Amino acid sequence: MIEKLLKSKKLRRTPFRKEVLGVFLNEPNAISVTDIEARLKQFDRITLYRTIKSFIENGLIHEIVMPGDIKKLALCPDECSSVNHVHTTQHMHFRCRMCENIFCLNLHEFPEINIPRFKVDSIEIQGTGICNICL
Amino acid sequence: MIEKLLKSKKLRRTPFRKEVLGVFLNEPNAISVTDIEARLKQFDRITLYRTIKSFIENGLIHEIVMPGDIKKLALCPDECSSVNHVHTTQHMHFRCRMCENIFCLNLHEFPEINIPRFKVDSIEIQGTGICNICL
DNA sequence: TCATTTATGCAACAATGTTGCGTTTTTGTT
DNA sequence: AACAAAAACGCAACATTGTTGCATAAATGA
Repeated sequence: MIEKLLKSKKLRRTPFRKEVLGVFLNEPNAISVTDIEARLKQFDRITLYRTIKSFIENGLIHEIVMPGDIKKLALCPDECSSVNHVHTTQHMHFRCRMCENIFCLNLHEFPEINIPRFKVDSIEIQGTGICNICL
Repeated sequence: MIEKLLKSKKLRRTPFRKEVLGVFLNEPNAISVTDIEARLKQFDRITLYRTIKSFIENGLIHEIVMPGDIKKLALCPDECSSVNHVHTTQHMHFRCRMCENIFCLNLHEFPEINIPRFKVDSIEIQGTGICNICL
């Protein structure tokens, strides 16, 4: 699974990368760099940052940012690649203001946004509220 | 104008705040902290950060973040206050990938997002593409 | 004008992320 | 299986961005 995923994105399968990817696969929601660090026994901080960067560049994970210094990472759908991060037109991000978890949710009906005189390439939607678990 | 704006948000009208607010009023689009710094002759960095924070907390400006370490600030519509930043349900943010400007655009038809079993309080929409000027 | 409250400016610190570089590991090829 | 090339690792040092504490100064309401 882990090996296959790295291979499919043309990333070298080093022990550290497998470990970091394993962290993502074990988490249902988006996680922060600090979350990742907490789940690794010992690691080099610089290598972790470079690993994250290469995961993003190769379409394995994507970054989610929100006002208030919220920065998280989450696995991409399989279709993502370095040339095309398609998730922005397929799923939205939701922040629960109770548990503070960030969810990637798939919308079947994605709204269409037209702006007169503008060419819109992609749309990103972020919602805030209360999640199904906290409700 | 500047005085009135500060007073309406119950912020003390100090020379520095008037100067910073003036920078926002002179810019059509969202600006970064670095942009503000470049437009001030001499200033204290800490005071600037505190000024920005209090402007945000009092509904005078709002923060716009996007993946890739993009962090900008823009004036709020008049209706915003510390208790209610309404802009999130009234306008969207658009990043032009040519000029890299970030626009606050008002949408008359704001899409409605319903997520089964979730309570959605607010929606933020961010678009990317090419702006009317670059087109 | 005066007292209270808030903002300012300095120093020091904290968090987060990056660059350079020599060494090690992975990979595709012999 | 061994080897060479390419990429990743790990260390040090640095860069950027933002915060806290505190003494002084300025703004506000009485």
